[in-house]
Amino acid sequence: MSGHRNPAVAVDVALVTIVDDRLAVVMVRRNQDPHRSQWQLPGGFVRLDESLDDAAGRVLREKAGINDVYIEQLYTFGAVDRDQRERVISVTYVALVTADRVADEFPDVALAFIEHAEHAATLALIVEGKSAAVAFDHADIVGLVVKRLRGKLAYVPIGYELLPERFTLLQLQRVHETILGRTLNKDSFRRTMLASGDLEPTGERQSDVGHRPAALYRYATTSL
Amino acid sequence: MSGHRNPAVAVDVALVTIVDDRLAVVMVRRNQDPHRSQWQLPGGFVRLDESLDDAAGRVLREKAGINDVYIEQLYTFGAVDRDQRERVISVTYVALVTADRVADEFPDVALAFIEHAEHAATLALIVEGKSAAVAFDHADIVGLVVKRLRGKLAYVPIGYELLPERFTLLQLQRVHETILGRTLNKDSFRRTMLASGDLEPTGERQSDVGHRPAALYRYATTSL
DNA sequence: ATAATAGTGTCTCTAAGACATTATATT
DNA sequence: AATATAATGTCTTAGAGACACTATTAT
Repeated sequence: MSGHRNPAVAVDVALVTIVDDRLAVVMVRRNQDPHRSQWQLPGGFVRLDESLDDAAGRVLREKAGINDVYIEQLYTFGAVDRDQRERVISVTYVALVTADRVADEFPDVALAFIEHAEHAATLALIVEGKSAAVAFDHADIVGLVVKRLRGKLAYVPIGYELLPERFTLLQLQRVHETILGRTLNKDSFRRTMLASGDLEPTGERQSDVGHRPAALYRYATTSL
Repeated sequence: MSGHRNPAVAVDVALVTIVDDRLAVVMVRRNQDPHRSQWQLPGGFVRLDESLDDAAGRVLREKAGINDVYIEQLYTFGAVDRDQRERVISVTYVALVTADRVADEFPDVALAFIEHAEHAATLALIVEGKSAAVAFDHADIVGLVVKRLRGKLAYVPIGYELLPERFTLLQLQRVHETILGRTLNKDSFRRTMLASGDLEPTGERQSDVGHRPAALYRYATTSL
């Protein structure tokens, strides 16, 4: 078809979760050059016989032991020199998962907390309390991940992906606040969510909470 | 690095404009199989020494004679069988341009009007009055283009890209209505736009319009 | 004068924010 | 009883929609 060589195509997946009201992303420690011992997103090359979405799913499974999560394509990074070894185009994905499903027994895998410097363009990834060196352009990718999640939250119900099946309104609000990086008005949040039609009362309540127990809701699967 | 072969990577660009209050996209007629004589978006393979963004700009220049327009990445299509000849991953872009800048002297290039079937998931591309056959998955791409533009319009001032340098509020409203596919409230649109800070009065007015002439505005380059 | 759209002023309605009050669990 | 959060009700405020009225040009 053409005399040109083809670039390599990789998928990199930002698997995002929330731990203690903090946003975190699963990262893998590199054990070879370049960027040896730095942290990168789970990724891999796309095979000729699998779609991009399938490749992203496979990467999640192989590198992080995760299956069946919310995942969507984010952006494709294609600067010429983003990998110094060869030309690599990276199709990136965002995935959301509850913290309890993040397998911590995987080697060289860690949760990196995403910290926003005050009004700064950059963000820091904190692994085990220390600011982590990030390989390639993966810090840019995580930056875009946060932007995407914030933008999406206003009109797509993605908060449920980060909560157990049954949850209270306050838990949902905390998830939104963690993603947005700011506090929300409780009354307004409550009204908006209940009016959205996305919530379904389970009829159950919390227990053992030391105060009036909140009603538990689940995500209303809008199977019309 | 790996024993795998690499897929081909193409960029396809949806160059969108508005003619007579109708949304249109530039398409190129194929003169070889597969899909011979069907219409496709201007596209080309990514060279190893150019970024994705550069490749998109080059495609616009070479295939449609267009330079210096608003352009942004849309989505990357990667189904295994989207091109029956070989594995091709397509990084797609949306570009916006005023109708007068669309070069009509290019061979095999035509403006395809985008028509929305009532509440249908699909859309039709009309070339010279007839519904056009679209090659590959490019109809899906155009469908996503419309979705993206609609979503973006609410919070990013992209309407200006489809208007001459000086324009009236009603012209801007028509652009928004054309993209959204519905009428907008005039009073509210006017207030919202003037309050946005994106508009700068030129002090000039229309002439030869057969009615009270409207004030002409320009896009306020927010050079803080 | 007439036609046609521009532009202003005002009223209503809806949704968000603020805040007060009552309810219900654990300790 | 004390404490802590849940849940409800009401008031205020901001913005969108509706609509009436005035303004300004070409014919």
